[in-house]
Amino acid sequence: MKLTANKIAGVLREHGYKLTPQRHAVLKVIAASYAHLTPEAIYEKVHLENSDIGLVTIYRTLDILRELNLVCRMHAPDGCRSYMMRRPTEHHHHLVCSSCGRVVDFAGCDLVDLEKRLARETRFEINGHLLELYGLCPDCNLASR
Amino acid sequence: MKLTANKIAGVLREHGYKLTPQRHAVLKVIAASYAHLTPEAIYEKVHLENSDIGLVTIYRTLDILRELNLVCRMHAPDGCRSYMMRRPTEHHHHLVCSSCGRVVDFAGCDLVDLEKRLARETRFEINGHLLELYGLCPDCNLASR
DNA sequence: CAGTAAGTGAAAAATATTATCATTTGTAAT
DNA sequence: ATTACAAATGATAATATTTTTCACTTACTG
Repeated sequence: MKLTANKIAGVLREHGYKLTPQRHAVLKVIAASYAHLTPEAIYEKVHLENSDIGLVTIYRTLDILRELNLVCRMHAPDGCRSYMMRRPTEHHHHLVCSSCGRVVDFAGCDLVDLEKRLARETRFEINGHLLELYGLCPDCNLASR
Repeated sequence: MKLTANKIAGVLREHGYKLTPQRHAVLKVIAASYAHLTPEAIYEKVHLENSDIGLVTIYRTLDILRELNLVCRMHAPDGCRSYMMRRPTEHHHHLVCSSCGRVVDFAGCDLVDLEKRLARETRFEINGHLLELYGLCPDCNLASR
């Protein structure tokens, strides 16, 4: 898949956000990676090309991108501070490599039966879920032998 | 279910941890609640009865309790800073009320088929998952009409 | 009941995130 | 092109959260 940063830049405009070089740089970095990145990590990568950008701008940009559903936040058992491109816009989940951080998206979590069962048993009105799978990607798996 | 704080205190001892009044107080508060509580919230509740306990001790105690698998951390879409009693010791998940924070545990997430499918498609070696369901508990649901 | 390793509180440090504000800049209307 | 202006930025400070340090205290063993 090609970099979609430019296409996404259009979405920013549609929603009344200006397209600044800083935002472009952040988008480029996130779009170029298939792993999850912390704000700090994004900051460092952005700095390699564009050294006069502040960490604060990274945070601000991430807020907007999240609002526009352009990025996802990654949930790990011990924290949830990293972000990645939201490649499929629809409902989906992540399969994350615990070693290198690579993320594969997938749809079809199929929790409908489970949710029905629990709604019946608990009388809760269920309206959302969080699901992340963890494992080792083929590369890291090989490397660890 | 009765307070299990005393029984659990024994587990601390078994693992070489001393049973201090502070730890007892923290355990009592967590065991008494069926919602998820942040360290700060636990601190405040503990203070009502035992005002000379520091926030640091709450953090230290939570670390130990987590190490011993006595508490679970709650993952919410926008943060994961709260803890609750681990009622079933086995693998389980949470159904959380977004309004009052009440938590119901459940087992039988049955993601085996999904994991098999993904393992085949991605060649990942899958070894864990994070699943939390959100909704409204019967009480909050009624109250919101 | 004494010795000791473990635990504690207070304060400081480290980390992470958000707010403030003077200055700059992207964009749309001239 | 130029201009006007709201929006965005960087620097700094403020806030929030968690961890570290250390002198003192205490639960537990024998």
